[in-house]
Amino acid sequence: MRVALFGSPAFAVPSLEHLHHQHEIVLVVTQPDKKAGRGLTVTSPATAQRARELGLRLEQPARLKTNEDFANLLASLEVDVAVTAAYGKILPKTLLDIPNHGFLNVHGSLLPKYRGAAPIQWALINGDAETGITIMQTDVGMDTGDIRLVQRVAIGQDDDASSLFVRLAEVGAEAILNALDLLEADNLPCTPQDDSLASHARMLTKDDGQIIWESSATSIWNRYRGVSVWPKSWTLWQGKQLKVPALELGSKTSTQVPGEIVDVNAEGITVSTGEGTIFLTKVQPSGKAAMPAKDFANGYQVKVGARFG
RNA sequence: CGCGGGGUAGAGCAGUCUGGUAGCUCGUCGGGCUCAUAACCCGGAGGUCAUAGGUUCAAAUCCUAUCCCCGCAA
Repeated sequence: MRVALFGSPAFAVPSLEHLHHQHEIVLVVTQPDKKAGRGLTVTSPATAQRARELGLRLEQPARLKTNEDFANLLASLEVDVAVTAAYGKILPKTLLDIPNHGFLNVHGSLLPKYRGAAPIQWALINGDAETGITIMQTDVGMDTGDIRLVQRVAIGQDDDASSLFVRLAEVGAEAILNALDLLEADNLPCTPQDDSLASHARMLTKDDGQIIWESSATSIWNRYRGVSVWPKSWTLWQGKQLKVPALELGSKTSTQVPGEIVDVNAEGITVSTGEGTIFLTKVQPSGKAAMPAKDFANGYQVKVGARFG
C-alpha cells in the first residue's frame, strides 16, 4: 500500500522502519526542527533523521490547519492510508479525509484508558501490570476514534519508561503492519470506544518528578519508573534540587518522619517514607554529574537523621 | 551569542569574596584492639589546585584566553 507516516520522537521510528520494509512510504511528516539542548542547537525529530537516512520524502510543516499546499501535496500522492505515531499535532478533518482509508493511529495504551500525551508513563506511575498498543482510526478528538486492533503487553516489575517505550514502539510497529494486512483484506474490525471508561494521560511536568516522601515506598518506586525518561525523580537537599537517577525499594522499616535518612552505608542511603523505605543508590546534584549515593554522603556530610524534601 | 553551576590526592567535597607553607568525609597501605568485623584506635603514602598567559615579594585564591563536565530552559 501507499502509506504516509506522521510521527516525531523515537517511538515512531520502528513503525517507520517496518512500514518501509513492507509497504511504500510516499511521505514522512514530522514536527519542524527545533532549537534544543544546551546552546540551543537545531535538532531534528528522531523520525525526521531516520527518514533522511532512508532517503524518504520528508515534510515538516509548522501548521496544518490553514496549510493548503500541504493538503494538496497529500492529496496528490494518492495515499491508501496514513499512519500517525506520536506525531504531536492535532490533525484537521480536511486532512483526515484525504487518504482512502483515512488515518490510523498507533497509541501506547489500551484505549479508552490513557488517552493523551503520556500513556506509557502513567501506566507505570499507576503501577499497572498490563498495558498495550491500540491501533485506532484517527478522528478529530484526542485519541477518541474507533478501535481497530489491540495488542496487550505485560509490564514487568523492573520496567521503566525507557524499557517500556522501546518495547511498545516495537509492538506498535508490528501491530500497524498487522492492521494494514487486515485492512487490505478488508477484514479490520472497527469498534467504538466506551467513553465512560476513558481516562486522560496528561503530559508530565517537571513537578511530576518530585519525590513525595509522605507517600508509600511502592508508589515512589512506581513513579520513579514512570518518570525515568523525563523529568526523572528528584528531591530537595538543603533547598537545592537533587536528582535521583537510581533508587530501589528499601528493606528497612520506616521511622515516623518521611524523608528522614535512616541509614547510610557503602551501597547507598536509606530514606524513610510514609510506608516503608526507599534506598537511594545514585544521586545527581544540579550542576554536577551523577554519583554513587555514598560519595554524595561523604562529600556533602550527609548524616543519619537529616531530611530530604 | 538563551540562563546557570562546576573542573583541588583513587572518589565526593571545603578552601577562592578578605592572595601568605593544601584541608574534610571516605578509600588505600601498615600497625593495634577483638572470638570476630564492613566497628573502633594509631600511623603512612598519595595533589604540576583543568590548560596557557598576565599582575604580585608571594596566586588554588586576582585578571585574560582556551579546553572539558553538568543543571535549567526549549
